[in-house]
Amino acid sequence: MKQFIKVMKALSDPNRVKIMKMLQCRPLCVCEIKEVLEIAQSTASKHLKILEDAELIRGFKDGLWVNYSIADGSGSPYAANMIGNLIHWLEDDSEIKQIKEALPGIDRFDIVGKQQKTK
Amino acid sequence: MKQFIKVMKALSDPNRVKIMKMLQCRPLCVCEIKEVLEIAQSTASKHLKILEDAELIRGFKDGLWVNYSIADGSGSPYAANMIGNLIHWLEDDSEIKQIKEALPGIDRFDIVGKQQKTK
DNA sequence: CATATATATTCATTTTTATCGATATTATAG
DNA sequence: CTATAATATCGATAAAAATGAATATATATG
Repeated sequence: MKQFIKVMKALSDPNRVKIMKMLQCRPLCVCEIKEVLEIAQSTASKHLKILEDAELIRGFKDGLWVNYSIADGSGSPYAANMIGNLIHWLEDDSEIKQIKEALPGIDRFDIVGKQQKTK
Repeated sequence: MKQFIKVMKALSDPNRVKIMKMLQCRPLCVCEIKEVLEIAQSTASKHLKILEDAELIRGFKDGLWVNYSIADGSGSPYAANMIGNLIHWLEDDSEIKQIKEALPGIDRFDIVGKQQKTK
């Protein structure tokens, strides 16, 4: 039950669903996600943790960056099912379309430095 | 997006998932559900409303009673999918098994009167 | 080793959610 | 019409979740 609830809770937040849909396109680091969703870095990091705990995504370290990508589904049958559904679900959603259009213009190397400068 | 989030949120609460699994067995009224889950009547009623708003269940009035049952799925593709999955999901869960064992012993006519007398 | 940077964690605040008791609503029965 | 009973709604409260700022951690580079 707990495992199932975790997956449902993880997908109960619009920003987390958006992250799932973004990661369908390509792996992304925290700063890219925070940039697209226009949320604080700590908030993005926490959302990613919740998705990872639910076995919906996985994070791989690459130096300073952590590349997050959709999980392979082996960790949870519920997660696996939802991952499969989310490939075709919400494709026509306006918010999702908007994000998917913004994504190609997002590059971690353009964001570099912005985080501290914002202050 | 909203419709999808509604379904996910509805299934993010253990008691609501239990209600879904109970209704797989047979239609139930509010008082039967409250009895099995050991929650207040108002709480049960609210859970049912949330599930109904997500198109996961439907309530049919029958005199004083309202018989709730699993929705046919025509109202929401997300709900339809989850309804289908929940038929086989969580069948081995201990809490669900316990509830399904208790269910045959639950009869609305045995509960009658109890509600006011509890005071 | 010191500095810079990407991410994670902590802390505080606000919002949302779950819950219950009390009341309102609706329908039945007398 | 009145009393009763099942469900829904309202109000209050406590717990959980979302958010951002500040800080800590970890890794790269000079």
